[in-house]
Amino acid sequence: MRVAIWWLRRDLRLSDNQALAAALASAEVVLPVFVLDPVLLRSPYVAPHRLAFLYEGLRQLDVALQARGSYLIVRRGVPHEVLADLVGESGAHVVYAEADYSPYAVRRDRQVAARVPLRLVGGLTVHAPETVVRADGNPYHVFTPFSRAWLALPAPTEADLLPSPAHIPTPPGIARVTLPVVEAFPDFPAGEAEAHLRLRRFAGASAEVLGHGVTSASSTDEIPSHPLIYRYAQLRDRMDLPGTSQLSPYLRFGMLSARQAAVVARRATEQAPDAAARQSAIVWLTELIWREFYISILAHYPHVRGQAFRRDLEDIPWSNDAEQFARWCTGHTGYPVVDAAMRQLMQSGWMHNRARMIVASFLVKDLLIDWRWGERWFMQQLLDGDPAANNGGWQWSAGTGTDAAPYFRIFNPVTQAKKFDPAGDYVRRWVPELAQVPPEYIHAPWQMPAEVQRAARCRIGVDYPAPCVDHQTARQRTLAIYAAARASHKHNPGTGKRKHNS
DNA sequence: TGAAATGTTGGGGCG
DNA sequence: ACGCCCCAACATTTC
Repeated sequence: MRVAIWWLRRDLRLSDNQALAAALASAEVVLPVFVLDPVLLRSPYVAPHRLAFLYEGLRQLDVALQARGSYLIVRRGVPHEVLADLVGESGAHVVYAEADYSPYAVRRDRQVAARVPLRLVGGLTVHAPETVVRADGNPYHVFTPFSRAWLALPAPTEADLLPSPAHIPTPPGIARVTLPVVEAFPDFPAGEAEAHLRLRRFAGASAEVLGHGVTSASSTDEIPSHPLIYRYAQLRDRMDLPGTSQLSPYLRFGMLSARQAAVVARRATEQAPDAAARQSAIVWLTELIWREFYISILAHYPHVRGQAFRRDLEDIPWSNDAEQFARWCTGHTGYPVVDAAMRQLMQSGWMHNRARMIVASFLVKDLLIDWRWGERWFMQQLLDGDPAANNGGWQWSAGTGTDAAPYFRIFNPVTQAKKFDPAGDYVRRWVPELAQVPPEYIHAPWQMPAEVQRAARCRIGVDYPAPCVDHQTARQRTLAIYAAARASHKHNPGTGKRKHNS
């Protein structure tokens, strides 16, 4: 009897899972295995809340597997040792896993492949990073041409989506450990069923291609007739409205495949009632392409995880003020929109993307703190924390990355807040001290006259902090420092660190 | 997937 | 009627 191991990493789903399908096709018996890797559990980038989300996802997967004659074998240890043991115990002839391109994943899989017959298959992305390259084989550094090349590749269709297997034969009695019980955030219940439900809510009828096998709560009243995906272009930047799909944690752990999301997005463009709706669906699809762009960047340039992609901006003299950093982390900067966003992150494990850009610009350009500090804090807090997307976003904000924002693009936290949280509802939701501040002062409460502060029960410097930095002054300081770093590199380019380390 | 500084235009108030 | 100023609104340039 032929035995295959299905090694799960960040593909916690049964539907559209190419590794699972390959394992089932190659053997009579399949062992679904998840390895609790001490390297990842002890990493400085680990997030307790993301682990809780992962554990809950694994428990849900175990339940789904048991309904199919199988179960999840969780083991703790170094992956190549654990998998070698399991191959020995079970006589498996092959291990299938979904390819992952982060630097650690590549090293780990190389070690595993040296010990067991490991086969990596696609699924993390719609198009594998090595297939979205220029004619000469070199990777893209700029999003727009990457996106064009991505869209020019054959688009997956409904017919490509693999169904959830009805039965997975697994021999009973294989030793496994139980997962730690950690309290998870209520806003993001883990699991494939929840991911599908969210996609249905967001994309409406276009999500029917997912099939109904996975979703337990298939109540049709949750399926809107004019779904958000058709208003996404107008609403996605609004921090005070639920204008996004909130699917990022699910994509992060593969509770939804990128291909499932892309097929739904494309169907939405086809089924859109008008040009504006169609454009909205394209904008959402473009977000999926951004995800694959950053996965591709990290795959081709693994050094970006530690260094600026642009060597001329590697040697910024950061202030790195620990007290300012602590204010930023906990949401006590005195800038309401920044504080609301940082508290949303700590309290829910998620942050609106517009807010991510605002707080990143604030940390780097206003507080002049190394973008790597922000990158690490985000990884420690975000349920969707992913090395590629997070690094890409931070280097974009810092102006140091591929196709990054120009260094002189500095967000004004008050202007951004007025545009994308016009009534201040987002701020009031996450910063209760400001609950009674009148709308005209909500984004710049330090401008409140004393009597208004008293009436709003919000004395600046007592109930809510005064701004920890003056934006105009900070902006001038950063413009000068970035310009000087660039000029210094121009005259003395040897001091910069290497650009590529392939 | 900015914002601020600077430039231009045109309407209205006013002497 | 005319020039002058102010300034909002918009456009362009610069960081």
